[in-house]
Amino acid sequence: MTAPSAFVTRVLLVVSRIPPGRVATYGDVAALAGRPRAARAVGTIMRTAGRGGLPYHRVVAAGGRIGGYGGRPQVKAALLRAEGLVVRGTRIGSFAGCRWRPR
DNA sequence: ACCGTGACGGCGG
DNA sequence: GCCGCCGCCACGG
Repeated sequence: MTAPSAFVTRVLLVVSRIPPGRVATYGDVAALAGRPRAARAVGTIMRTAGRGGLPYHRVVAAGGRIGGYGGRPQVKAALLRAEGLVVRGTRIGSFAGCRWRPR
């Protein structure tokens, strides 16, 4: 069992803290994990780490766009709608309103 | 240790 | 408002 890097651990921790009905961008997660420019790396981590019972569907791309999710943005959109979010096509409605901002 | 890959971000056309 | 290019960073072979 290779121990996950500190960065990976932080990323997973941040994702686990995103409340239902709220979302955070890959860039947000990267910044909260201590690497403001590692948004792409966050995507890599989620892809490799796979699922761990974490709300990965609450992590969206910049501007509230729905991306990633193993090439299944529809499934992701459905999960977000189930939490009360408004999703139009590949985008989240009132993105600014549901964006998670930890203090 | 090097190189290619990718669930990204920002800017320009 | 959508499409494409380049830059960024960690992962895996």
